[in-house]
Amino acid sequence: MTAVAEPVALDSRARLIAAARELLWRNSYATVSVDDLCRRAAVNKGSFYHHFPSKADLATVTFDAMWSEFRPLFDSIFSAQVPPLERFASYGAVNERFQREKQQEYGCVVGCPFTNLASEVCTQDQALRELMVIKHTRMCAYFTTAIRDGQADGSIPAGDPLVLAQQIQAFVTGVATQARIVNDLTPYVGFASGIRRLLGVT
Amino acid sequence: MTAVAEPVALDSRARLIAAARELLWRNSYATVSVDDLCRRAAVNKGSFYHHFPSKADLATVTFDAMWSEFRPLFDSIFSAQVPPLERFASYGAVNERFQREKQQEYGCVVGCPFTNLASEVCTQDQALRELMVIKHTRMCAYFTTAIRDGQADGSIPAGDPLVLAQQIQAFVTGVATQARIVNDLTPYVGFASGIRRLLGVT
DNA sequence: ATTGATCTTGACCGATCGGTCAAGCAGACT
DNA sequence: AGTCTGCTTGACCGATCGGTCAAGATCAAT
Repeated sequence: MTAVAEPVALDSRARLIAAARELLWRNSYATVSVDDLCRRAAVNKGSFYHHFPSKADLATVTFDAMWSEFRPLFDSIFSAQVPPLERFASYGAVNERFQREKQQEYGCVVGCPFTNLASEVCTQDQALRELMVIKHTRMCAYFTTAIRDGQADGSIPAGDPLVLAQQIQAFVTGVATQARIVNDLTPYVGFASGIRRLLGVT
Repeated sequence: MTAVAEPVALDSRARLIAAARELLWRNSYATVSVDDLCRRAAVNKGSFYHHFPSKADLATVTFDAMWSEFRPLFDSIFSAQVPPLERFASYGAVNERFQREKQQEYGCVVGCPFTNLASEVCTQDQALRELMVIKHTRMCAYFTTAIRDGQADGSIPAGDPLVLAQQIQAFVTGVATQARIVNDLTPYVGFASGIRRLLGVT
């Protein structure tokens, strides 16, 4: 036996991340206190600051973990094996499903966790903000590639792929934000069709 | 002389609203404290709570005032005298100009003040949230009417006007949020064309 | 058995939060 | 002259904020 790894330590650290995920999705960054996180994770404050140098750092780690978790799914959705338009279709479907699941789980529409955090902290915490910009850029990369592929096979009309990707990104996060604000999924009724319209298909 | 009105009182109240406008645009609701507002407005805390029962109430009044200020402009932009597509074009231009002005004024991209506040407080302050939902609904009304007019005169293709309005609303606020996050106006390069694409024109 | 690294515990810190309050002040009305 | 109202002043409140810290627990390696 070589790698048993500290089970308790990993547990409390992991519990803090799980708590952060849940509390940061339901509420805003500012309204979730370190005490709240500790309470939810059943961890003492000292342990919190043993694992994370600051509240902002827990947020960073949490959203990095989220991204790592989502990435394989996005990689498969935007696989070159899939026809470009289908990629957008299933991406839209995944978005809707995600919102519906979280609504059932938490009792409220969570919107886009990245966008929510980003728009709140972008004027105060530079590090967190840059992290969010990176997520945004990476998401756009999926779109850009798919658009180029679609333009190559003729399924997507001409147009600057980068601009188009940003338009879609803005629309996707915009719908998520609207849904969160009204705490209702009705903004998603025009979701798939909106993406198609932006792409210029049908 | 009958109506001289209390000049000092109105002044300090108005100064608080002006301070709220500026500070809430640059920062988030949670990070702007009552002390900050009082400092900026050069008003004592006791005076603050003489004029407003709570911090949330100042926010409410401030955003109501903002809306009242914008409304005549929106009324003229979306006037029935203007061809529907031109309404959207000038609405887009006004949006861009607004962001550019505020960027020069404050040194940062402010995004959509209503959306920013709404997405932050929607899970905690019910009253503020409902206020924001109303603004959102009212903005959609401009779009819906313009779309109906455009469909009637043939300048806008068929499609559920309400859904289309929501799509545009999501896109507009999405672009504003992206711009705020990256603190840069580049997301606006595809702004006008995105709206046209959603409308299904050209 | 002892050490040393890792992790937990819970009390504690100064700062700041939103909000209160009693006292004072200025001007209008009688 | 006196009173009443609207507004200001600044000290003050308890609660909570993010963060610290010294002491103890746990356990693998020696």
